[in-house]
Parts: sequence; C-alpha cells; structure tokens
Amino acid sequence: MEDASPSPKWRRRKEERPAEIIAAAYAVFTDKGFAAARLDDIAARAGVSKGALYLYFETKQEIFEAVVRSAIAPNIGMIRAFAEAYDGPLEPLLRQIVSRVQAAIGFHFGPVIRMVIGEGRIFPEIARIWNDQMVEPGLSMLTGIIERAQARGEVRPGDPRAFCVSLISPVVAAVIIRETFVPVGAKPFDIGALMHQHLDTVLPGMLTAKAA
Amino acid sequence: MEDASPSPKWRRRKEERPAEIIAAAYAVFTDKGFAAARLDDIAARAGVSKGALYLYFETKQEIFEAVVRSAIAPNIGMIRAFAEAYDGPLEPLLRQIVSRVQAAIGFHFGPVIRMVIGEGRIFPEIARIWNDQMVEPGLSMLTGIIERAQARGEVRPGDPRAFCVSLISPVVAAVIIRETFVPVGAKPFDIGALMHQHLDTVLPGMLTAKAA
Amino acid sequence: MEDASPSPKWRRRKEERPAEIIAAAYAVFTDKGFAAARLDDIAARAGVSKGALYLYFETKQEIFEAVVRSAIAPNIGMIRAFAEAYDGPLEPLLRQIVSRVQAAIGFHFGPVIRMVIGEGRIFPEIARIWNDQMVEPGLSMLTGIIERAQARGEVRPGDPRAFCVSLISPVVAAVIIRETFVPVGAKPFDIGALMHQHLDTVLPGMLTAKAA
Amino acid sequence: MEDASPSPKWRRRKEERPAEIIAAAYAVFTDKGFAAARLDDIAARAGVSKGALYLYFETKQEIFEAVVRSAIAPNIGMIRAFAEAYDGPLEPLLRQIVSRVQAAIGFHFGPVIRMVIGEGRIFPEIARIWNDQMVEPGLSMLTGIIERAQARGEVRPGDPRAFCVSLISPVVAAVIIRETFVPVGAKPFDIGALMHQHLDTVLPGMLTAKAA
DNA sequence: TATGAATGAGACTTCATTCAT
DNA sequence: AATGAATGAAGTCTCATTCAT
Repeated sequence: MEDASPSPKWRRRKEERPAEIIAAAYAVFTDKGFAAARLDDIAARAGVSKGALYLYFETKQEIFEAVVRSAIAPNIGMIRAFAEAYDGPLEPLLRQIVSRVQAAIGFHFGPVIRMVIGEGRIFPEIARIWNDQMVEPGLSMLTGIIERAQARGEVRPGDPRAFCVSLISPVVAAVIIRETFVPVGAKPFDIGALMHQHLDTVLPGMLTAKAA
Repeated sequence: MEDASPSPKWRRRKEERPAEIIAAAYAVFTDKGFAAARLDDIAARAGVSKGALYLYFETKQEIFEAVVRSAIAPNIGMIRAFAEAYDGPLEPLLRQIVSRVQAAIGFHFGPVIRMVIGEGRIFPEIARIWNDQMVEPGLSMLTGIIERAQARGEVRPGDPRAFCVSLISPVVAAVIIRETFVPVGAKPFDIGALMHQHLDTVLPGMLTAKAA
Repeated sequence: MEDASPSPKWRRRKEERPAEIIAAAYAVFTDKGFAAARLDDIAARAGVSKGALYLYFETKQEIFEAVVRSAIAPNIGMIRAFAEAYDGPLEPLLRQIVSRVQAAIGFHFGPVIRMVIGEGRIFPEIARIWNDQMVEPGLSMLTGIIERAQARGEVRPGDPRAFCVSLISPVVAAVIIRETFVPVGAKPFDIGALMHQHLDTVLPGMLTAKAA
Repeated sequence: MEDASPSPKWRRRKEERPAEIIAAAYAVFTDKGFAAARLDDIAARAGVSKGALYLYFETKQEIFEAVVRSAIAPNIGMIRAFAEAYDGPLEPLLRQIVSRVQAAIGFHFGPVIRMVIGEGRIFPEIARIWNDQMVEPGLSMLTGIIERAQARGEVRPGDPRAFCVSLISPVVAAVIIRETFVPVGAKPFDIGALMHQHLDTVLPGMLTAKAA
C-alpha cells in the first residue's frame, strides 16, 4: 500500500516556478526590504528549496529586480493606451487617468513604490528601470495630453509638467501615507474621495472657460 | 619633554561627540540605507573608533533613530509657530507655509524622508516617531487653519484634510523625484516654480470670493 | 512521416559513452583540478546530461580515477616490453628508453602527472594506482636492466635505483616546468635536446670502459 | 575567587597573528589542498575565530598566497649569496649548492612545491610568484656560474641551462616521490646518498680535465 | 537509457557587538 | 573615556547527487 500514492518529494514545474518565486519574493521583500529579506524565507514561501531559486535567478538582486519589473509590466499597456488618447473633452479624460492611477496603486503597486524609493539609492538599476518605464512615460503621456489641450486653448498657459504634478501628486502622497504611516497609527485617507475633491479644486484653475 | 605643552590646543568635548556621530551617521545612512550602512564607516567619518559609538548609543538602530529625530527637532518649532498662526488674510499664510515646507525639504529633510519611507516598515518605531512628530502635527496645524478659514467663509466647503493634501502633496512628489529618480536621469524640477504655479492653480478652487 | 528513415544515420553506442565521458573529464580535470571541475562542464563537453554521468560512474571521484587510469593503460605495455629487454649493448637501450618516456610525456601524460601530484594527497587511491602501475614497475624495470649490466661489468658499482633517477629525472623536471611554469612565462625547454645532452653528460659516469 | 584569574576569552596579539595564521594555513593547505581546506580548520588550528582571519587577510586565496610566499622568503637570500659566488674551484661550489637545495627541500619546501604544482593552474598568480622568485632566479644563478666556468674552460661546451637541469633535477624527482608516492607505499630514497652518487656520476661528464 | 529540475549540506564572507588593553 | 582586536551568528551562493518524468 505504501506505493499507492507515492507523494513524490518534489515535482517538476519549470514553467510555473519563476512566477511562484516572484510572488513569494514580492511578499517577503515588501515586508522586510531587500537587505532583511532572507532567501530562506522566499524559498520556503515559494515551496522550493533555497538552491532552486538559483535555477531561475542568478542572485538575490536579480530576484528583487524581477519583482519590481513584475509590477511594471501590467501597467505599461495602460500608459500606452492613454498616450494615444482620443481628443475628446479634456476633463473626463483627466478624471479617468487619475482614477486609473489610483486603482493601479491599489493592490500590487503601493508596496513596490515604497521599495523603489527605499532601495533605489543602493540599487540604481531599480530606480532607473522604474523611472524609464513608469515615471518618465507616465509624465510624458500626461504632459502630451496637456500640451495638446493648451494648443487648443482648453488649458491655461503654464508649464505642462507642473500641471501634471499638480494633478497627480496627491495620489503619491496618499500612497506614502497609507504604506508608511497608517500602519503606525495615522488616520487613513479615502483616496477616492480625496482625489474627487482634489480634481474639483484643481481643475478650475487649470482649464479655460472654453474647456467647460 | 615631548609633553611640555600639557594641554592640547583643542580637546574634543565629550558633549559634542553624539552630535558628531549623528552627523556622520546621517551621511552614511542616507547614502546607503540602514542595512548597508556599516558602523565602521560611521565611526571613521565621525573620527572616532568603532567602540566609541557604543559609549554613546546602545545599538546601530539607536543611532539610526537619533539621526531621524535630529531631522525632526528643528522643524517642530516651525510647526508650532504656524499652529498658533495669526488670523490675517489666508492666502499669504498658505503661501508662506508652503514655501517653508519647501525650504525645509531643501537640505537635511529630503534624504531623511526617503529613509523613513524606505525603512519605516522594518522599523515601525521610526515611522511612528515621524508620524507623531511631523506628519500628524503638520496636518493638524494646517487642517486647523483651514477649518477656521472655512468657519469664516474664506474657504469653500470640503474635507479640510483633503485640502491640505491638495496643497502640500506636490512638495512630497517633487522630493521623491529629486531623491530617487533624478540621480538616475530624470529631469529635475524647479520646486519653487512648481509650487508657485501649483498654488496659482489650486487656490482659486479652494478660496471663496470673500477670501480675495 | 517525419520518421521515414527509421534508423538515424549514426547512433551513439552506449559502449562508447564511458570513453567520451572520460575524454571530456580529462579536459576539464586537467584544466581546473579536481575540486574546481564541475560535473556540469564535463557533461556538457561530453554531450550528455548531468544525470547520464551517473549511469556510468558512481561519483565524481570515480570519474577522476578513470581519467587517471586511462593515462596508464597505454603505457603499461611499453614498460613490459622493456622489462623483458634484449641483452644487447646497453647504451642504445638506455637512450631508447629515455626517448620513449619523453615521448609518452608528450601528449596525454604531462597533465595527468601534474594532477596526480596535485591531488594525490587528498586521493591516496590515485597516488597508489599511479605508483603501483607506473612508478614502481618503471623503476623496477630500469633497475633490473642496470643490475644485470652491473653483473656483466658494464655499469659501475653503485645503487641501481639512484642510477635510474640520475637518468630519468630531467624528464620529470622538464615536464613540471612545462606544465606549471611555462604558462606563466618561464622559458620553455626543448626536452629532446635537453635529454640528448643529459645522456652525453651522465652516461660516461655510469658506464665502464667495457660498455663502450 | 572567580576573578582571581579571569582567564580572558581572548587576547590581543596583533603582531603574532599573521604568522600564526600562516603556520596553521600551511598545515591545512598542504594537507588538504586549496579547495578542500576549510577556513574553519585554519582558524581552529590558529586558535582564533573564523572572523579573525579576515582581520589579516582579505580572502582565502590571499591566505594561500601568503603561505606560498612564506616558503619563498627564507630562500631568496640563499640564492643571492650563491649568485655572487666566489670563483674558486667549481666542483665544491656545485656540491655545496646541490646540498643546500636538498636541505631547503627538507622541511617546509617539499609540501609547498607540491601545492604550487597542484594549484598553479587555477591560481596562475601562485605559479608566477614561484617562477619569478624561485625557479627563474635559481636557474639564472646556476646558469651564470656554469657559463663563467665554461669561459674559463672548466666546463665542457653545451647548453648551460641543460647542465643545470642535469645537476638539479634528481632533487625535484626525489621530492615528488617523497611527497606523493612514499605515503602510499613507495620505497623512500635517501636523498643525500642519491645526490652524492648523482654528482659522482654527472660531474665527470660536465667538467673538463682542467677543472680537476 | 536519458534528462535536467530539484535538493540540501556546506563554505566563504560580513559585520554588529563585546571586551581586553 | 577610548581603542580596535576579536568574536560568532547569519546569510548568500555552489554544486554533487538524486529522482520525477
């Protein structure tokens, strides 16, 4: 009977492993930060041996970078889509962008941003990737939309990049508060309501009469 | 007779040591982050032996906390001053507050904020201190000002805390960009100009006609 | 019908595998030494999987021993042939023996000798095999020839084993220099010319007038 | 009473440590070879903690190199002395040189030579050091002596470097046999007697009538 | 027979902390 | 008060060997 269900010690899962490892590493890295994260923990959480990590990644740092990249990939498409945005009325477009950013930040994103900020100094590669793939494209996309709107006379004169920051920065601030200070007692924000009021406050100062 | 001059020209005061160590630790911690910072480096930079650090601090973490606290102290007073702010015209007051925040962030502050965000998860004590002494008091102070202005009819209805975020968050975003992404190639912001335009954009949406 | 031709042009014979593995292992072991040689490399070079090595050998050490043995086999016969040497004139016989030793050292032998010297301490089995199958038989054979010549009055009195060393050792020294020091800049020897002059130098002191 | 002889956990021995570590490392490396030697063993044998090794050496390899160098240092002087040798009768000089080489090989030297041969391929630096500091200077010195003797007509014509090898190589061969094959059952040589007979055999073929 | 994914023990190296001096 | 040599625990990474496929 002992051979009825042999229950092998391990199973070959070449295809799934990397994603499983990244998921485990995401949990450990966001919880502990790069240095304090132990490969033992990542391996255990991924259900593999420590050695197995090295079948798929060369170093701890490479795992870390894979985690950061994994948070980027699903959002690149979103940015592209907006970059080629329709040229309909501006306000609803801006509101939609902001609400998407806010949604993205919801699950996976926030902790990764905290990591990028925290470890970006020691791992400039991480900061560079994030900048090149998220910050820069995002800002360019939004800047482009605003510039075109200015050309059409729907947005007041002014530095378009600064307008971007005026629009988006509350999301950044709210995420930082949520990720860093709420766990130690800060009163949480309702980011949705916050952004709603923010747009009501800021859009009148940005848009011309014509836009309305 | 090599000891002819019994008193060396300039003898280090033990009272000054902690400050010297904190200054050295500030440099190393902001450069490397907590984990990658080595006490050897801190000691060398402070011009003392490694053992001497333990005459003034119990652990590495305690030095780290001292560094973070040292960035708080000089700003607490500023917050207090504004908290008891005069009840003159609102706009200049807000502009002044924003410009002070922005100035504070200039030198010492930015790197420490990055550290707090980066290490706050592993060292909740750090996050708690920063929240209790900076974030919370700052927000309360500003919220108070806005609430009183609303009571006087100078600020439109709306969540005062959300108005705070609308006002202040670009400084936060700009600092993060400066500290994290500019070193890897992001185009720097002129934070002064950014905030100037931001206030021009946001204040019309916040203030009532009466305020003007 | 991609399988139209049922028998591949050339199918590897399992009988050939061990030899292929040994050849690959020879290359890797002589290049890296026992410890630094990786089974991955040996397998790759042999064109088989890592697991396949274990179908033919039990352990890494066993592969290593097979390599060392493989350098012995082809030379045992030569030793035997000389051991039963004709009893013609001594000098040409000695010259021939020396030139054979020198030839043997040419290709396969030198690197293996270096390995035996280098790893013999950790793997006494290796040293023992080499001693029992090469050194001892070789010395015995040569000693026997010299003893018989002494009995005939063709070689001066003296320890026959010492005479062997006097005759053969330059080959050893030259191989060590070639294998160890020439790669880092030592001037190479022409071993043939060296041995020629050596025999001219040493034989007069060994042989009696009668031998000539 | 417990404080009567406190018997401290450790003692400061900055000066002596490196030599102690090298001595311990010599024993372990010559016993096990580079790869199989464990820093744990070296530290234990040196009576220090593993971490202490790193106060004096940067890496395992550096310790290894220090061991090799430590075998060189005391012999460089000897080589120099002979290089500036008196120009008295040749034979006693050569006999003295050979006997010195043989003596040097006695204690410390033999095992190190085996290591250099064994590990020289992976650590070319080791081979280079040994070649540049021992082999090359030694050969040059001896070659010089022989060339001058040839100029005086005391040594027959012939490649002086080949004469060196004829003279010295039995020492090399004997050491290899002693270090590698005697431990597994080879009959040991009396190196002194061997060299005595060797010189009697080889010198007649080297020296001219005039030299005698 | 053959593969190569997976294991797991073990080694080097680092560094906060201690303690003899 | 001050030093810096010494400790020792811990973590990353390697690789011979095993075993599911």
